[in-house]
Order: sequence, then C-alpha cells, then structure tokens
Amino acid sequence: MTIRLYNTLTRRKEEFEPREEGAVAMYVCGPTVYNHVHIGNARTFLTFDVIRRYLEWRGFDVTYVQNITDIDDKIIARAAEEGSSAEEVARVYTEAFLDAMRELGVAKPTAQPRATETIPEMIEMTERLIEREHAYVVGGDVYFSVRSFAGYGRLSGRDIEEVRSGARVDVDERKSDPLDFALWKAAKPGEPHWPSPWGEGRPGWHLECSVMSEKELGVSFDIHGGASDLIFPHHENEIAQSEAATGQPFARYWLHGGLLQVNAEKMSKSLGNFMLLRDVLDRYPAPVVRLLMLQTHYRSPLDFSLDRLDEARAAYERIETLIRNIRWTRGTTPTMEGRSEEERERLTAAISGAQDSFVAEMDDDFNTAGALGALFELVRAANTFMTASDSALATADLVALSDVEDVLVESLGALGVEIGGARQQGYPPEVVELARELAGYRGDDPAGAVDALLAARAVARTERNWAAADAVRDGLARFGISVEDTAQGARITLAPRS
RNA sequence: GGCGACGUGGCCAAGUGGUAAGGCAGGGGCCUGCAAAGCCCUCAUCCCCGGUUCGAAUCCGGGCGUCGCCUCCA
Repeated sequence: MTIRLYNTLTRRKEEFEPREEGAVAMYVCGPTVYNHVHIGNARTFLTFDVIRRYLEWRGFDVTYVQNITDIDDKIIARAAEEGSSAEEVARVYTEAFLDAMRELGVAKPTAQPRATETIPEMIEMTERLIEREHAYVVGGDVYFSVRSFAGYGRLSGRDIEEVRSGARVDVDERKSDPLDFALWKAAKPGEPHWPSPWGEGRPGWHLECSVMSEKELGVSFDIHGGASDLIFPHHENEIAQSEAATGQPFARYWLHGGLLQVNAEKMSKSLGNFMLLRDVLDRYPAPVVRLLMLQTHYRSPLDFSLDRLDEARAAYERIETLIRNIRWTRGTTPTMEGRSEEERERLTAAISGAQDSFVAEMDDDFNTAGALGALFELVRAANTFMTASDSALATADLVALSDVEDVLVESLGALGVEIGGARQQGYPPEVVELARELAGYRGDDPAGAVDALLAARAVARTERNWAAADAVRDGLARFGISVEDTAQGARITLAPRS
C-alpha cells in the first residue's frame, strides 16, 4: 500500500514516491525566535513531527531538517524593546523553543541549522543569483527579480499582475519592481551585520530556507512543510530563489498545515489572541495536547480552547483506563474456561481490523482523526470483551488483551502520543496510619498497609458491614488511591501525580 | 477587489457517488451493597436552491455564511 498526500503545488492528493527509495528528505520551516512559541506555532511543529514519525514507523529513513531563524527584523525590534541585544533575544528564545519542543514530545530534527551559522552559504547563493541575472544590487541591498523567474506564483495560484495590483505594500523606490524582495539587506546603524561583497549587512528571511535545504538535503528533495500562511510569499519566494539558482525543481511535495484559531479567528501574535505553548503544557500533559490536535485533520483549521483540552483529556483517559485495566487483569489468576471462543475471535478480528484501518487512514494524507477513530473502536471491543461475563479470564484471553495493549501503545506511539507509561511513585506513607486505625496494621510499610486495608475491607464486605468497607475506600481516596470492585477482586489505582 | 479553503448531531470531527466512523456532553437501562470502570439503547439525512445520476453529504451551477492569504506571521 502506498502513501498518498495532498500536494499544495498540484492541489491534489498524490501517491508519494520519494526520490530515493526507502528514504525521505523533508524540510519544515522553523520559528523566528523573538518570543515564546504559542500553541498555534506548536500545532504546525506537531503536525510535521507526526508526519515524520509516521513515515519512520512505515519504514522510511527520514532526514528531517528544520531551521531556526535567529536574525530578523522582529528579533531586532524585540531587542530594542527589551533594551537587550539581538543575539541575546535569539539565544533566550531559541533555548525556550527547544525546551518547549522537548516537553511536547517533538522528536529532534536530524539537523537544525541556524540562520546566523549559514551566512556564508547565503552569500554564496546570492552571488549565484546575481551571476544568473536573477538578482541585482542597489546600494548595499540585493533584490531578487521576480519577473526574471517564469514560474513565480505557481504554488500559491497567483498571477503576477494581480499580486501587483492588489499589493498594499509600501513601494520601495530602490526596487526596480515592487514585486521584488530582498535577499540581502544593508545594515542600519546599531543592527547586527556580517561582511559581504555588497558591504556589511544581513540576509533576508526567505533566503535561509533555500540555502539550508540545499545544503542539508540537496536539490529536489521530497517534502517541504509549513503552515498555510507561509504559502505566500515565503514559500513562493523560496521556490523562485532555489530554482533560479539551481535550474532544478526545488521540492517535490508541498505540505501545508491548517491554522489554529481562537473563536474562529487565526491565533497570532499580532492579534494578541495567543496562548503560549509553555502555559498550556503547565496545565495539560503533552499527550493530551497532542491528542487534541490529532483529532482534527492537519490541513483543517482547528479552533482551540481549554474546554476542548478537557474533552481531549477525557478521551485520553478512556484509553489509559483500558490499558490500566488490562495490566491489572494480567495479575489475576486465569481460569480454564474464560471467554468463549467466539468472543475471543471477535476481539482478534477487532485487533487486526483496527491495525488495518489505522494504517489505511494514515496512509491517506495522514488522516489522524480517522486513525484515532479506529483505535477507539478497538477500545470498545476490548472493554466489551472484558465485561462479557463475570468469570475470570483464561490465559488465552489475557494474551489477546495484551495484543490490544500492544497495538494501542504502538499505534499511538507512531503518532508520538505516549500512553500507559509507568506510574509507580509508591503509596504515600500516610496510609500506614490509616491501616493502623482501620485494619489493626502493625508494620510500617505502605504497601503492606494497603494490603491490610484491602483485606480488612474484603472481610467487612462479606460481613455486609458497609460502613467499615466504605471507611477504607474513602480513607484511601483521600490519598488519591481509588478502589474499584470487580468480579476478580478489588482493583486499586493510584491517581496520577501528587 | 483577486486567489484559496471550509459549512456534517448539543459541542468537536472522520467520511468526498451507494445509503452517516470516532471523541466529548445529555437522557434511559444493565452491572454494583453503594460507587467506580464498563456495556447496551437513545440523540443527524449532512447551510439553502437548482441540476447530473438508478442513486449525492459526496459531482456541477447559483446563493448565503465563515475563515485564510494577498503586509511580518506556524
């Protein structure tokens, strides 16, 4: 089965055929580090992290490159505001970005070049463009001549004449055409600058992606990603620069993620309606944030809110509870009879059905929402299986349930959603006191105390002494330990965290 | 004004020609000493109008509405 993906360049879903069999070269536009990334920025990085992980899971050898723009107008402006230097601003927010990505569970790119470390290559490409008469020097600036590149506008579906008439840009008199954009900017006083054949200056924003992708991935690499607001002009300009400089096609598949919205409006720093990723992660674990994002197709807009995060948390817990229950069941004593052959077969069919659907959905332009749906269907099948009768499970039943667990953990893992992680921080020491009080416990071991409490509760229940039984359950609940009665005995669960 | 995307149950969201996945929430029931977890039932004909077709949420035309890009933007 092949993977199909939607290519912005052709506006169609296409079969994915990497230039080199079994390997994928992809480039994703990274952040400009002038502020903390917000949850909208995070969505894009998450989207491409999932695509990357899935491709790897499908057996591709993925080279994943993401730049960090650490020199730019906005960084300079921010430095002026903070009374700091551009270098310092870039350093602080680069660190913050890397931390946030780590916390979100975004896998490290194969290469993560920074603009300020790629200056010589950018100068080199600019020289190539001047040489090929696609760029010209005015004063200390160098501009790309848009009209010199025939394919301009193909990605964004724009006509050069219309771009021009609709332009709201201030026309820079030094450009020979308003459409042209800067490859190299002469430094103004007090700005960071690097030496170049055209004097001291700094690179234009669009240039770095062309240069870095060529350096790390070569020409005509496989996938170029970014959010949809980068299609024009950023990606259009990248194509123009690279193809004009090399004479070769730039990237083969262009993938663009939908924007995150708040109250049906784009989340952006300029609108001020943003929420920082770090603040969201303070309140919700990374897998929950990821699950929320993955419940919507990556190309669609996604309206973000705390309520929706709560919903995602409930959905996450549904899967987590199942996994916990399966693991607990494995510790029970198997019987000979267990579930019927028919029930077991039904579960086995549900497992392979879920696996097949998961792959089919993901292969179809990374339909994570559909893929998650398939996993939730498996969750239901497993729950049904476990509660089909009161009798204990047979060894074969436990094996089938372990398969369910494996499929869920592995499939979610392919999407970078961690689940079922160890959660053993031990019982709080206070349970010893509770056990002394309610169960006549004499030791000082918390685990032993819990055992004593459960034993006391079991006795109380057979004696129909509900007050005593509930005292144990309520007492443990105060320490975040829940007690659930099942046909196979009491199942205790330690609440997450403290 | 130009280009593009979208409009599916209370909320969110898959599905893009064969009769509506999944999640969350609500109602009813089962299980339970009570609970928890879970299961079952229940809750849509897919913005509107017209057309193509044996058949359309799915294709075409028109309308209404929302969003994005056209300026830095993930």
